Amino acid sequence: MTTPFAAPKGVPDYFPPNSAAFTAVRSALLGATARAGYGYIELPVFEDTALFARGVGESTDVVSKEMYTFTDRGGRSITLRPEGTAGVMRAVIEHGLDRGQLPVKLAYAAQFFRAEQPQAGRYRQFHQVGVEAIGVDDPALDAEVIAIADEGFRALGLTGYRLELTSLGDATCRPQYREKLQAFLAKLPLDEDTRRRAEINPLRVLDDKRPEVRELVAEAPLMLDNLSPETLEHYERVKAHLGDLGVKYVENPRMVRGLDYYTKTTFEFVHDGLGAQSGIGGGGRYDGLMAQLGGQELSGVGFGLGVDRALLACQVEGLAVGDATRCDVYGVPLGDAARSRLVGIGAPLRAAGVRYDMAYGGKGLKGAMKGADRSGARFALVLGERDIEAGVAQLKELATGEQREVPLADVVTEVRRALER
RNA sequence: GUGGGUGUAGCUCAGUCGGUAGAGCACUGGGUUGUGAUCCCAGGUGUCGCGGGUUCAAGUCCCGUCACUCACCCCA
Repeated sequence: MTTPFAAPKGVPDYFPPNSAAFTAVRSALLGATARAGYGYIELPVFEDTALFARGVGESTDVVSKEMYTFTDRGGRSITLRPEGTAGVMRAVIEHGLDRGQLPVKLAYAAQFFRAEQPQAGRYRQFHQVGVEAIGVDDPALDAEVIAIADEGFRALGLTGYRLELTSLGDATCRPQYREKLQAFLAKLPLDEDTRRRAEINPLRVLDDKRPEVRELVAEAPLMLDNLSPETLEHYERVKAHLGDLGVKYVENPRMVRGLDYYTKTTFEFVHDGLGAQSGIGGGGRYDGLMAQLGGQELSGVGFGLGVDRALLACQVEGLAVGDATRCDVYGVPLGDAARSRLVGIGAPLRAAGVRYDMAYGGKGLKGAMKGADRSGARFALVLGERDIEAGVAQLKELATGEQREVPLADVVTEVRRALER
């Protein structure tokens, strides 16, 4: 039971057969981005610590206490990426990707790291599929981004989630609202912790889970009621475009974001079957981020979708995702001559696109047939001395038990024909 | 950082009043010398997380410790 090594705390291992579902979820989410014209970007797992401090926000919990940060041999402070957007912005600025036609549309599937206390659906290494659309402040683009995420989840067959939507205002109306909210909160009989939170990020107080606090803030002013005319117009158009796209949503004016860079449109996909960690994806607009990181004054909008949590959601909903079978045809040799023939046949079969595996290790016939069964293969290809002399092989369909002889010379063609039926 | 729960076979878990190791699945072999899954038979399944204590005797009770897990804080 006790093994010499165990995985570091809070990191998931995905292995067969369930890893097939993991990769299927990731592919489904990434596939939705590719169908909307997003190009794939692969970035380093670690970056200069200052990039995240500046991009994500010094005052956020992510930066202040939840990053994996270390000093490399050159004395530089390095951090394992806690989220995707800052790194993408860095690459866009560094390589001048924003000098061509806008928007720049980029997608990624990557792993991220946060040194949080793990719990159900919250890992220290987690996987996200994300997009960033940079350089055009068009409400239609916000709507497209949201619709892509929704398509990804729907492609998996998920139904038990909802889309929550709000607007966080912009650089002009948010500071005004923030003051207004803080003035309101200052008059309430709040405990010390909550008062401190009200100073750092007053929006969080609105999302407090405690009933007594909820009651106190029930009448608090909301950002949605204090948007500037321009921001309100932007938000209304996003909602209209979501209608055009047939995406359903509910407004949640008390939504909380942990990252400082969000502006205007903000959204979250919430699944109710996952326990306390109910968010399966989220994102929004971040109009000041590029400039903050030393780039042009360009707007941006994007999302991050949790692959781990989407997988959990699929399991909760009982969805069969991905194909866990390892091969289509499984070779069962009887004797060394047959073994050589079946080894050799692997090359042309695989070249023809057939997934082929066989019994290795000198197993008996019974063991080899069992291997065929466990592999999930549709056919077993049985070959013995008698068959070789006759110039044939036995092709057995495992589900039905039906077996027929095929000419050894035409095995590839015969197998492909059989698989097409 | 704080609180609860759980640690027994590879996996999922039983284990009564403290009395000397259990089930299912999986795995291996056989029933079938050239046929899997189904069925029958046989078989390893083991530091009962680790350390200490109480006791004639501890998986069981007590203390400590570690790990996992759920939740709080916070959050994709």
